[in-house]
Amino acid sequence: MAELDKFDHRLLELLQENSRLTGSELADRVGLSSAACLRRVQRLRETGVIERDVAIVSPKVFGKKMMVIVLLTMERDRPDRYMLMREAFAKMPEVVQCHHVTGAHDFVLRIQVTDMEEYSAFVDRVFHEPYIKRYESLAVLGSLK
Amino acid sequence: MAELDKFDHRLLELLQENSRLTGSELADRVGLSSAACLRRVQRLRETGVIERDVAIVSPKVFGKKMMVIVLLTMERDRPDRYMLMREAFAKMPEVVQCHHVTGAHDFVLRIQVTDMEEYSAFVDRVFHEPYIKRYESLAVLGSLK
DNA sequence: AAAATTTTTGCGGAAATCTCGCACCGAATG
DNA sequence: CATTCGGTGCGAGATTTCCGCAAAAATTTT
Repeated sequence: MAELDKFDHRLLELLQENSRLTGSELADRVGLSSAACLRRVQRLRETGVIERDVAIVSPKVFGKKMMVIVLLTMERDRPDRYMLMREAFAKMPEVVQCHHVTGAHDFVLRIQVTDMEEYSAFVDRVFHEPYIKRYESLAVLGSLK
Repeated sequence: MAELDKFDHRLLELLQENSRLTGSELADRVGLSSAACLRRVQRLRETGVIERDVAIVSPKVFGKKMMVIVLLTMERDRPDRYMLMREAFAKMPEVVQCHHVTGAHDFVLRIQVTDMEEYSAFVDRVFHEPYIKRYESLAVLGSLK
């Protein structure tokens, strides 16, 4: 894809905040016509700069009131497990985010559950495996962004 | 807000994946008319079940190729700093996520930067404060979701 | 620096999508 | 059993997006 100019950057900035802005709303904010804005946004989507658009559902209303961050350390002799783990995590609805990282730990997971009981069950089911050496749970008190 | 039935749940599930589905696309998938789907979605938005809609911009294309997770530990004698920290983090464009957590650490940050140099500058600027006791940087090799 | 080429713009109409009133259906209530 | 209440599908009207066109702007060539 060609270079992104200041208009594109402004559009991305706006759409990252609210992807439901209409063509004319974008036009007001970036100083182009509605059609030009929509054309550019369409292009940003086609070229993959905008990967997708998602609705953010309130975890509270949805019933998932509890968030936990888990630092996971695996046995060093099982590097083959990494890919399998990632795929497994991808399928678990409790796992909302999963990062493979360098350093003392191997994975950082963000888990969303309704309560401690559900979390406890999740831990028993997922983390009590021989190739998992250690896990550290950090309960989230509050979040930004 | 009243209870969410299976149709609402299905709609939320779909829109969390792709919020640009049209009324009739939703209709096909949930088995209601287009109008009924849109009415329900509108209600989910008004009542705050759907908090907002956002475009997900590819960090790569956008130029932010590097992601780091930081575990931050503060001096125990400065609890008043927590709110100030959160507000400060909220304003930093590099900080894409910030969680206040229990346990050995106090904050978990997700940082997005173009390269190591920018990250290094960020660390110098932000983490070298007297009330910050320790920070641990985990470079992200790959992510899911 | 002028000409030629390419890209992007704004306009305007067509197409798609969303919104809303209306009549109707089914469950809950008295 | 009638009534109310919440929700449905339909369809007209409003809004939004899409797309072709000619002109303007930017880029490249000569």
